[in-house]
Amino acid sequence: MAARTRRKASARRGAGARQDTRRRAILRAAVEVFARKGYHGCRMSDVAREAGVAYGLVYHYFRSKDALLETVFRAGWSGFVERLRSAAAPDQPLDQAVRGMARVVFDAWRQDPRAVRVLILEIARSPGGRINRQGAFAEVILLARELFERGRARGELRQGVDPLLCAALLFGALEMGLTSFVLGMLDARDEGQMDRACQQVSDVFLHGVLAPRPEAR
Amino acid sequence: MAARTRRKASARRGAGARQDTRRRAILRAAVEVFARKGYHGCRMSDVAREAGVAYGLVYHYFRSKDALLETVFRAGWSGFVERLRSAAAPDQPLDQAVRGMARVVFDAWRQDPRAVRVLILEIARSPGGRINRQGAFAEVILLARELFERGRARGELRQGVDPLLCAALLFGALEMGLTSFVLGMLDARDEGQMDRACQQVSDVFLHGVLAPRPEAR
Amino acid sequence: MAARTRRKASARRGAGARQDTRRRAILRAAVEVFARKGYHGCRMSDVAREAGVAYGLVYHYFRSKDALLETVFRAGWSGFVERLRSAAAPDQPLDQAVRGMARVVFDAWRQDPRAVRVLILEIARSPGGRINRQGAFAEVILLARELFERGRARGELRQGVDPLLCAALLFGALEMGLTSFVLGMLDARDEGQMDRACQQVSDVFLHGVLAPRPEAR
Amino acid sequence: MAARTRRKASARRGAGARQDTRRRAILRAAVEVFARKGYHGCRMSDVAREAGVAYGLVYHYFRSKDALLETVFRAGWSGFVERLRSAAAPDQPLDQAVRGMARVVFDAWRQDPRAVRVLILEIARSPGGRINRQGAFAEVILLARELFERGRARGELRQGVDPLLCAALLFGALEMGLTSFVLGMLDARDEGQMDRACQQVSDVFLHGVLAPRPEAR
DNA sequence: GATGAATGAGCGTTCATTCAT
DNA sequence: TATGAATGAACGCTCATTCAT
Repeated sequence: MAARTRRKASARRGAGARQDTRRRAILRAAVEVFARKGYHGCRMSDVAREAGVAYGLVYHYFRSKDALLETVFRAGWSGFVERLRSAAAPDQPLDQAVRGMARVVFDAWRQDPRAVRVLILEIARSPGGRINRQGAFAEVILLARELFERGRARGELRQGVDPLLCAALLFGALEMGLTSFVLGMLDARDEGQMDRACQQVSDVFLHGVLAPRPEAR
Repeated sequence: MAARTRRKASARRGAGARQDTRRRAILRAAVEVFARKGYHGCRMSDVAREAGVAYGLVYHYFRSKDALLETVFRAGWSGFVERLRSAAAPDQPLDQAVRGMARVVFDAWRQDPRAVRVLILEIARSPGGRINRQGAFAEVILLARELFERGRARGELRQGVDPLLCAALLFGALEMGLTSFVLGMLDARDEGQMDRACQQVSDVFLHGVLAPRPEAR
Repeated sequence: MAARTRRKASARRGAGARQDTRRRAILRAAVEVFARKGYHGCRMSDVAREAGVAYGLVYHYFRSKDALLETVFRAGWSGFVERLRSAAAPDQPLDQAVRGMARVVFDAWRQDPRAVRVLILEIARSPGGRINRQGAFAEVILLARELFERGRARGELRQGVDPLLCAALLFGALEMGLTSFVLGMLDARDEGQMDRACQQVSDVFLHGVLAPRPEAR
Repeated sequence: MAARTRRKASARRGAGARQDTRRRAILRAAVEVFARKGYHGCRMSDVAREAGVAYGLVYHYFRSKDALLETVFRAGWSGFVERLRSAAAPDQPLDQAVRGMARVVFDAWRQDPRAVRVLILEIARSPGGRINRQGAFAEVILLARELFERGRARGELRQGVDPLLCAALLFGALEMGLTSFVLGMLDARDEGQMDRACQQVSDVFLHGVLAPRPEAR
């Protein structure tokens, strides 16, 4: 009976593993298709075909198209937020933290441009506001706000700068920096260009665009 | 016959005026419902009802839903670009120009938040290029790039800062600043908050977030 | 302008008439198809094809499949109830009223067997109890109960017979009498057989099946 | 080897018994869910869950959903018919037989209202002949017809009453009597009410509803 | 021009049935 | 035997677009 139990359990584990594979395949396919055609432009049948599974199976793993999208979102976003959070660790100087966050954002793009595309361009726009866009954005922006508040407490922040707005602007800058790549205005295949872009976004954000005025020295 | 001609002409003019009224009503309605429910979330019948015209009439004035959206876009965008262009007039110092552009962006919101909402949330981020997003963005960003190149030539720009990226970042910052209002993180009914936000976006962009280091003085 | 108004109105009336025609055609088709294949067995496309209209038009006139069925039901049932009510007019002797009701039921079948089929076999079984089966049945049965209560007050009813149960039994007998035709056990094409059936149902209900016992005379 | 054989046999018997248990569980579950949600309203998965077995197992025991329904039907109906047949034993006077049949019908309800509900609402009235309704009904009605023909031969039946129609009416009355309970017009929890209903159905059917006319005495 | 009825392709979802383990 | 993942046909409903008046 022990053997039988073990066999069963192993079979179960095997089945579970395959299940997980399928599920993951569907998720990957969803990211792919959403990225390519957008939420409204893609059909569940596209996802199924892309994943190489039968139509109905998608519904075995996800209740609905919305649920699928939301899962894609959560899976991608939570990892992203985690990495941002560790980049913004409290014990660092402000500029280090900002540069770290920029690197996280640009690395995410480097690793999986499609996923970022979905996160940035698509998901925030799911129908009916099903996905807590505000919540998701807010999570990240509030994370950054704390960073800037700590910086202000340490005197690292320029006088009169609002931490919340700062946080919004940082991500605005980062997002539009990426968008430039998304839109093809900058060439993503050029690794050097990406690195420079990443660094410049941080630089400009940190030091501003104006040249130091001579009389200010 | 002269009288008849005159009458006809006047009738024509009257009809033309009425036509224009109808057309405008439909456009206004489209902005309204796009803003409220999004492009995919609204139906042509919604537009018609909102405009107070018959269902089929929308198709007299606009070939298709896409064409309607594109017209909304163009109508809104071109005026916006025009105002940006004059804000970025070549004979101004860089910082004045940047502040001017920020004011244009925030004023647009103040005047017609709905229209901006559509531009930002529906069109700017909409995928698949239903609209020539790239072209539209590019127009604005290249406009700003020229600004920053002139600034660089005059030594107003910090060393090593890429004008194109600069332009992207400026609009990223502006857009996310507005998005904060769109998402309700900042309170748009508070005029003071809007003014401060507008100013701070410019400030941060121009001077960076870091406090001047003591030894730099 | 009067002319124009008249023309317009007439056009409107014409359109309205055609609309009504279409609507009626769809209703007729629905009765037909429901009768032939049952609620679950029929598809909206069947109704559309039967009515000779486009698929989508059905939804122009009826919100949903359920709504269509309910309309079929109400249209048929209300007329039926009306005729029953006048057959059960209060000023008649009980036996006349019962015979009248039986005739109404059998006539309904004779006029439109399909509709009766739908009412009897299908509608009571619509999904989710969307249709107020209880209410519909109850309406008719309570109508009959009043009849029997009046009969009891006049001494026309046998001692100890409950009016409500009586009413139920009358319609049970009528319904199953018809069901025999529906099922083909009796031949509906034979008018004489129908007439005899109608009469016998009344007779049996009124006088019972037992032969009068000699000593009772 | 004898031992082994015995063990095997016992195992077989055990398995067989278990099989039967499973099968029965599924049938019970089917009655339950059919009664609760109707044939179309329930899914095979509902049956499986209700029975506490795996999804696929239902298909080991029953070829299809229809086959399952039919089995439910046959299992319930054949016992019912058997009891009716013995109630209608040829050597009884007509009225005794009728009262016996009524008791069988009402007792069936008392014992298992759910099963009767399925028989009455799902199967008896279900369209399109998923089940051989005609055959099933016919079996019972012809059974009763024989009863009434014997009664006629013995002079127990009123003159001119058709035995077949009589049979139909008896069951119509019984069915609608029950339906009144099914629909809640009569209170099934009141045992006395049920007994009275059972008796009255027989009475009315046998003696009719009219009070004996004075001059007929 | 103006109206709104008519069209029909398209898609999300369900669920009976099959199959690999 | 038992399990539940996998399959895919089917269907209700939507809505952009067309058309007759």
